[in-house]
Amino acid sequence: MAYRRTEQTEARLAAARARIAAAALDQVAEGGYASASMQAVATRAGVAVGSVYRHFPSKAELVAEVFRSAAQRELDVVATVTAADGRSAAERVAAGAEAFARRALAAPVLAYAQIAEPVDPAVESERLRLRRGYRDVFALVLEDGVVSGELSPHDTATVAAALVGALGEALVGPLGSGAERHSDALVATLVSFCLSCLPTTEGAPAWSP
Amino acid sequence: MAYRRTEQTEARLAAARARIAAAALDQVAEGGYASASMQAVATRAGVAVGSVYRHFPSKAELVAEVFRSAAQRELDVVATVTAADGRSAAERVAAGAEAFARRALAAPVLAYAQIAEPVDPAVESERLRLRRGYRDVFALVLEDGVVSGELSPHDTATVAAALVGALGEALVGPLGSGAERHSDALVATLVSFCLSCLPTTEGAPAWSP
DNA sequence: CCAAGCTCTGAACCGTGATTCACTCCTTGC
DNA sequence: GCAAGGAGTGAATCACGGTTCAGAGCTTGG
Repeated sequence: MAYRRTEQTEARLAAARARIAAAALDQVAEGGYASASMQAVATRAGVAVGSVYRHFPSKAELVAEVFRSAAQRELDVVATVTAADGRSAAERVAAGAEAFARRALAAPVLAYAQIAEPVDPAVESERLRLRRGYRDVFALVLEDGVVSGELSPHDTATVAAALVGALGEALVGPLGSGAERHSDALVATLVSFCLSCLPTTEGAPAWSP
Repeated sequence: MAYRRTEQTEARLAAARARIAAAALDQVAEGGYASASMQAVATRAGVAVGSVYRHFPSKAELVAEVFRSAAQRELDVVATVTAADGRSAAERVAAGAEAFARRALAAPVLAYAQIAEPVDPAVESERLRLRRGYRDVFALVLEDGVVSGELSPHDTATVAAALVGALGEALVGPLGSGAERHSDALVATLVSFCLSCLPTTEGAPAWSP
């Protein structure tokens, strides 16, 4: 044998792969999935089209990975801010909704691409996973609320899905047209909307920004 | 001149056009937009591909019309059941939510195609119109509620959009997998969810199926 | 029945963008 | 330095489905 990858080569390859993935993410964040042709991604990464195929077996795999990593980052944030730590379920839901909305409004093109842009089936199935992920995060909070007696028993999965849908839909319009002007008011409306949806065992929950 | 369309020919042409549109709708209801190639639609309508182009200038126009007609039918139903007629805003919202959910669950493939399937931009823009339509229908009810004093003043457009998103999202899961088994319970959950979202000026609204 | 002009047909065409592959250039171990 | 193979290249190829169009077959008014 006269050739075997050294650690250095391995590192260079990994770096190239990462650069390609990063280029694809940048491309999506700038012009959505529609703009992310293999040619565009390759050029942006500074490699030839063929080289992209050295790291990803197909475009579907590449964009699925891009979607997944961007999605995971966001989901982690929401999961973190809603973590159980002694706060009420209402406070945790409010924190999650606010984080979700603020971050989406801060990166509107990417957020639109992730939430609503037409994509191929491989990415669409990742999107379903993502939505289930958000639903599960909120459902967990609702469950905790039911257990503690703060919330009355209910179909937490469906209510959580509805919360996710409400946030997504209410943001799609503003994200489409670059209207981040009134984002504070929008965020406040969404947070109080989510809170009002909660089946609290007593009067309306209190929350102030 | 030796040829001019008679009324009969006119009728035959109109019938052919309608048959093609119906075939396209059937195809979408059966296998979604992805399955609706010009070839498939033409075959189903019993004509040649070229003949489809005698009635529709492009596929985009054809599918846009299909989407629009199916969407309008549904929107009309919801608009009708939420019409102002002396009932409370809560009752009207409940009726709208119930109609929306029940009808979606009754035709799951079509509903999924209309609400969530990846589609080309021409149809996507129709979808945005549709969503705005639903939002407006619900917003109108909310406005009435505010005016009558039943609801406290709020951002009715955003809340209405959130309601629409909540209904859509909570249905996408069930629509994907053919789980219309527990549809009654699901509908009930959604209706009470929507009601709990309303910023009523006094205690929780009453509603029973 | 005929000429004029329409409608219908479906195989061929075309544009787009993913994918391949013969080739060149590099890395490795001796 | 050099042989053995890996990595990088990008123009050519391929797949796909929408769109076209030349010819066959109808309809119409006279």
